[in-house]
Amino acid sequence: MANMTATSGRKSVVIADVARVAGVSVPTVSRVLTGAAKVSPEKFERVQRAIEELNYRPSSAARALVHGRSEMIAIVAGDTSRYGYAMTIRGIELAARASGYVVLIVVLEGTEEEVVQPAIDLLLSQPLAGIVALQFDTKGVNAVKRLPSWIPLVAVSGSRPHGISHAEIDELAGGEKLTDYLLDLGHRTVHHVSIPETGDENGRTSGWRRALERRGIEPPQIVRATWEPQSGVAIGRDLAGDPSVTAVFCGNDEIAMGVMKGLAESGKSVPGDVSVVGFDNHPLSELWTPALTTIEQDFVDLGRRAFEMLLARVEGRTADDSTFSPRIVIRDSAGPRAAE
Amino acid sequence: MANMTATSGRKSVVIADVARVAGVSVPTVSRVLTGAAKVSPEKFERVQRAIEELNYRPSSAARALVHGRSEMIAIVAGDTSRYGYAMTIRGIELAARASGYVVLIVVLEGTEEEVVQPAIDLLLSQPLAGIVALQFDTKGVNAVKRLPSWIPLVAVSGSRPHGISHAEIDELAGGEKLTDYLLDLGHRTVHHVSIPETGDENGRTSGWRRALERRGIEPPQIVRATWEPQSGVAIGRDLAGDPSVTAVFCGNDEIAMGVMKGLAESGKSVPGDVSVVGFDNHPLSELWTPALTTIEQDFVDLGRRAFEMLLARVEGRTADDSTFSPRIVIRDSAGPRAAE
DNA sequence: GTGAAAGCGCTAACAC
DNA sequence: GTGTTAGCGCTTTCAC
Repeated sequence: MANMTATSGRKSVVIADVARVAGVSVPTVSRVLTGAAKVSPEKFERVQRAIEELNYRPSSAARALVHGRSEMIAIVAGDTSRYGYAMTIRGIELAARASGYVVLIVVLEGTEEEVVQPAIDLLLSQPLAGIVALQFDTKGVNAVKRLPSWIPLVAVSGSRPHGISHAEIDELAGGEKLTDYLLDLGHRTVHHVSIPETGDENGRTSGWRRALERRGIEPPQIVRATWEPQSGVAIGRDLAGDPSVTAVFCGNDEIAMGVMKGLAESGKSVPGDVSVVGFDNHPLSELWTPALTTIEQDFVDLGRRAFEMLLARVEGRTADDSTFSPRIVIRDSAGPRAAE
Repeated sequence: MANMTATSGRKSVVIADVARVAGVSVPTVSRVLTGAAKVSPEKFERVQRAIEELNYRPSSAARALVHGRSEMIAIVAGDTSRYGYAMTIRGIELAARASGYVVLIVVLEGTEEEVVQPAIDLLLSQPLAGIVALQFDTKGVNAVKRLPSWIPLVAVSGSRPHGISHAEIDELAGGEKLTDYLLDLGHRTVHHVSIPETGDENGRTSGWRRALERRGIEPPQIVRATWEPQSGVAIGRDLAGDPSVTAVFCGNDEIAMGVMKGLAESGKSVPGDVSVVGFDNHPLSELWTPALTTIEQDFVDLGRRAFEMLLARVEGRTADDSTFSPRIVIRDSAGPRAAE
């Protein structure tokens, strides 16, 4: 009632309105907002009431202008529709909001200069505190290369170049576990259908290779799939024609489903004739027939950790790289090697 | 070289730096930036070169402060990991960036006041041009209710209350098409496993009901699933016990996969004993065995349209609600009614 | 066309 | 403790 314009919700209630209603100066309002300095209990109280009454919210743009940056981070990703990405984004957003940060999202549609540069320019015109880059694919890896070095950056997964902070799941351990599991089941070797490369060899593939080499088994030729589950189908058909193939470790669950489909189309039974395992514990992997044996990854937690690392860097604390172990989920798609 | 500090990438290159290097006043630089007024060709040229040389990017925070809002929109969603959500978000982001907008994302973890209100407060402290709310679920629907009316808002899918702009796919037509298809195959009725309710009956369910009623068939009791594909399994088992069930229309593909699993576990063959159809054309629906008959939705396009509508409202143009027709994708999970 | 001056909403520095 | 002053980086009058 002191200020009908403001109370009636017409946008722009500013700090001066609050000051007027509370009968104090603008900086005093600011002081209760930021807690930067002491304010007498009574004025504190009056300010709080005025804020409440006017439904005042400080302008983050004005704050950003003063501070040079704002409580805002950005996520740069090459895709958002795949399970792992989406869950990681969710983890980042949750953790960010809990710390009072908002999150911008940028999805890159390619790696070409003409698409990446404008996206980065737009991003850098924002008062960002930092960036989390999802390096699950080439687009993400590429984007990181174009980011200026002054901005706090944390990369998730992917390759680890020149001193960038990193959060990741121990994919190597996961790949190794899965391969060991298959070998222990009696398979003489394990074939590998890999996710697309991002530059370096991915951890899953390295784990597979290591498990094989530890037992003195020469790793068979890697078959490379695309991110499309479909690509696994043709690969499955090919694999069905090779009698030495009795166990296949796929780079992710979706590819595994494609491979199983291809195998089935070629008359092979899973796990009867050939065992197949995936990676990620996709929500549908449990429903597949046969239910998929795979590696469970906690993507939400991964995202959360990535944000915490970024926050640490923003605040000038040091942040250790964060790696954590995945868990094997044994279901029905892998079994003992068939008798000949 | 005119300004080593700036060219060496030390953050903050401001408009005054550009003005100095170009030998013009600050407003002149602003004029070439915004195109708000004419600038002589030579100065224009000098300014452009200075911008290039210094790698200058205008501060969106400062602009936001002047304009009262910025080229920033927010997406409010209840989930981001499901296929439809993720694709819609992608469509929104792509369209937004093409128009020079950045996008904030907020994922709501519930509908409780204590989680929604802080999220909305944080959001509204940003200089937003508008909001796109994903109303696929209760969380999204609920969030819309708490948004102030002065902010431009477009809702995607879901129920349509009091004059909010809406973009959606014609789910009713989709549900009807699918049900007709099943009925034409000879089934005497079609059972329906619905996605969780959001308040109003969803379009898919309404389409199913309409197709049945048009033929004078009393719609059987609706079975309600959760968003978890798992929930379909138990439902599938139940359905297997009811001999009147020969055709099932599921609210989405993931639930359909669960239902098929439950049916299979109970010894029913699909589509031999019972036909099952889904909705969404999830990427894995094609790989499923049997491949799923479903409705294809163009979520990316949906997101794009939602953004265009929002932009129209922001710019004061009128925006018609946008509804468009889905396409049926016939595969192998539905067939003629089995002979008795 | 172009520059000088004012001001967006806020916080920080400085008196009192 | 508290108010006054200045200033963040930009755009927008308003003279010239």
